[in-house]
Amino acid sequence: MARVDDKPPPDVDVAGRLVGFRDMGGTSFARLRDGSGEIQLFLNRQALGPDTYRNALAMLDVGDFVSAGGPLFRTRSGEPSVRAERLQVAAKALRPLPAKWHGLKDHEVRFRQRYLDILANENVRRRFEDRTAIVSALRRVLDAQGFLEVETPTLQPVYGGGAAVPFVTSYAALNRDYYLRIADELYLKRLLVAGYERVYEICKNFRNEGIDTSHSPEFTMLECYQAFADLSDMRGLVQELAAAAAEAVYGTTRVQLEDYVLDFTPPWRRLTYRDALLAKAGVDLHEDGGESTLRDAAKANEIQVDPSWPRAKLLDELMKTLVEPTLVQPTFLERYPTETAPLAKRCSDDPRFIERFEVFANGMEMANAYTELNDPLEQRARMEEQASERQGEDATPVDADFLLALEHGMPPAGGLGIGVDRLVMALTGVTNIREVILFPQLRDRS
RNA sequence: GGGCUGGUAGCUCAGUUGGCAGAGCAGCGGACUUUUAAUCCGAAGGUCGUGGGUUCGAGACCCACCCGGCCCA
Repeated sequence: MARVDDKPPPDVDVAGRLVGFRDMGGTSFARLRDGSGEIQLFLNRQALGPDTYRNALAMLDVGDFVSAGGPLFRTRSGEPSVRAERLQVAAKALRPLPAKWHGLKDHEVRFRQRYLDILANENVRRRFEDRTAIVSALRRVLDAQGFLEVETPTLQPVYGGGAAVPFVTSYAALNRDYYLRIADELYLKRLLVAGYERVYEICKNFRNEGIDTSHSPEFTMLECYQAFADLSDMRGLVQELAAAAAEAVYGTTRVQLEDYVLDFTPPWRRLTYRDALLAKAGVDLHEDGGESTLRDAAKANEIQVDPSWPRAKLLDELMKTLVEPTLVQPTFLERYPTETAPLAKRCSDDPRFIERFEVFANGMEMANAYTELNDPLEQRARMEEQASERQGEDATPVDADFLLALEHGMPPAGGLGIGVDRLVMALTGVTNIREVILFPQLRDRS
């Protein structure tokens, strides 16, 4: 009776990177890896011929890309193998792979030669695949809801949409300085004026400020704007986006990290700015949130403040130190003081506050949303006030062209920004932003 | 910006009270015709981050600097 095993073995061709080699004398074993997995090559003096066999051993190095062909079989120990009858080096490696056993641990080498990091460290490779899956999930949700993905200028004549020190560049054809965008907000809002009701962009923003474990001068931001939407629509949207991102990586909205669970299942906790500040700093913004009170509170909590700081900066510093680190599970912090964002609409019941929330998770700001200010006169006044008050490096200049657009009429709208790098950090459980950026910038080696 | 901490062979790391610069793996030479981190034998491999200083003698101690990591502001 004929059996499958009696058939001649299939002849196959394989190619991949040589990741392991064992020389047994007349027989050698080579491991080939490609994106789909690994296969063993069985190299035999008789099968290849003595000359070819000797040359192959002399030439092959771990790291080479190799193609080979021959019958598929199982070795004595059951390992599926290709008995090489044809063998070719497709690309030679002149330097060795980092290590077969210890891996690559040195942070400096990992960041400076990321390709080695990804090659040697399985968890790193997976993390960047997860990042891509997260960004795809964000796009999927927005596309499905009719948001139009657009591209706006990276090089801008006036920077705006945030408070940050810009990178300055020289625009030769226009014969003047330009700025790398710190945000794309003001351009996306121009598109609301244009009549697009739902727009978004995922792009790099650039802020010429410090580098630390949660800040990269070049970072990725998702911003989206929805006409006729309010803050509760944005709340729903950000929860949906984060939940989809979590599911794309883990298949669940409860993210099991090394030593705790981050639960992105909606609805998330909501906390007002006033309550948070009252609880942690003992300052009640409904009673007295003046500069001197804030300075006293900072002093009481051993927070160093600069005498020149305006109220917004004092508030920011208190929140950053006392409140934000305590927000581990996804939390909406809402009803911000008006001077914390010049582009947001005031609360109708109390002009001291704006319709804004930020999302915190893992103790980091992850998203920012507000009901967009669309009154051209108030916007002009707030921008001018901002520009004069913050006479520092991060003063926000007045964008006359943007104000002109607003004067043509911008629909009421909700806007949302998500720090993509930080979302990826939270979802993959790493605490250094460099771990989620493929090629982070490092200082020159002297 | 401040504190702590690290930089030694291609990789991962030891290096004691200041006394000849070390190991494993990789690489190189040799043995071995079904291995799985193969095994065995052999030889080699170093600007100890950089520059000063102390000392008879510095990888180690002191100073400055460079490049990271962690924490803080």
